[in-house]
Amino acid sequence: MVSAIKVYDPTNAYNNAIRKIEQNGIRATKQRRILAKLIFDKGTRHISADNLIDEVKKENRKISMATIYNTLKQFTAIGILREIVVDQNKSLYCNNKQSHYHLYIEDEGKIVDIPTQNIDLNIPSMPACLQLHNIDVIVRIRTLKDKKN
Amino acid sequence: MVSAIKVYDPTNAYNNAIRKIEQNGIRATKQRRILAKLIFDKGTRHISADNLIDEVKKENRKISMATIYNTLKQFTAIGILREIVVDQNKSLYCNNKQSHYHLYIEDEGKIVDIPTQNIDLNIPSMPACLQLHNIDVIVRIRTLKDKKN
DNA sequence: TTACATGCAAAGCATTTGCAGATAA
DNA sequence: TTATCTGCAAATGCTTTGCATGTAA
Repeated sequence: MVSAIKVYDPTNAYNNAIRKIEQNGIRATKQRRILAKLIFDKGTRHISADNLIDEVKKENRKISMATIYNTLKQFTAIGILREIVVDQNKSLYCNNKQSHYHLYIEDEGKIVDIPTQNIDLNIPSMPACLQLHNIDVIVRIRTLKDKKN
Repeated sequence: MVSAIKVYDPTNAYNNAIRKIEQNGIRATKQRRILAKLIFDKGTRHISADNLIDEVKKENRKISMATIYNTLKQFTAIGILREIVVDQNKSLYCNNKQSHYHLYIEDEGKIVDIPTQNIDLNIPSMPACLQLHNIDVIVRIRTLKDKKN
């Protein structure tokens, strides 16, 4: 019952990220701090490796591609980012900690979060030997101009 | 109320595919017939470009990579295959015409179909300018041996 | 001091493309 | 005959790797 009044707090999001990084025995190096700032300091959004690279450049900083890819994977592994698989040819990450699904506008490549409570999903429970990791719901939309198939 | 007694009929699936190909003004060439046979003649399953290539080889036939990729895309465009996006680095296609969702066992790369009626999903209706294309539900599972994160 | 991180450039890999030759209708 | 397809090999684009150098604690 709390979720409705939760307000997004970017400062906190960044601090939480750094805390989580350290808790997981990963060093909060300069590069990781810069990336965490870019990722968590601008509200809820969806991030790809190459738009992160652009943003780093725009701030006149330099972080290598390899580090950016590594960092995105690490942040995902420690649970501060979530990978969303909507499209084969680009990895996308989501910084929204709240449980939610995705609306994907296919012909624009645009993604919008849908709060979980707007979709009513009932999945039967799992056998004991299996661990539910995640449920991805992607509602795929096309604008009407694009009418093939 | 019919779905429970519907029996999968591979012969029919192949014939339907060929009919659909011709209906869409695409020629049912030798290559496309071979591929349609492999794809639709073995029951419900999930197919990737490279396992199709292997299957073609195993039958001592030769179809080029380019043709296999093109064909998978065409079959998807005319609606006899459905693309499932579970993993960034491999395109997968599903030959199951019935409405269903997917269970993805992440550490094994295995996919299992879940009939729609086993999952209860309620999506709010779309504004008129948007066209719902598809709803992908992927239930991601890990077996317990794999316990990181 | 030393384990961990970073950067670079090269490698990897699935997929796509351009185009010449082949084929279905 | 002619539009459509196929095959080849090269190109593409994202992501990963190997390794030498740098850095946090």
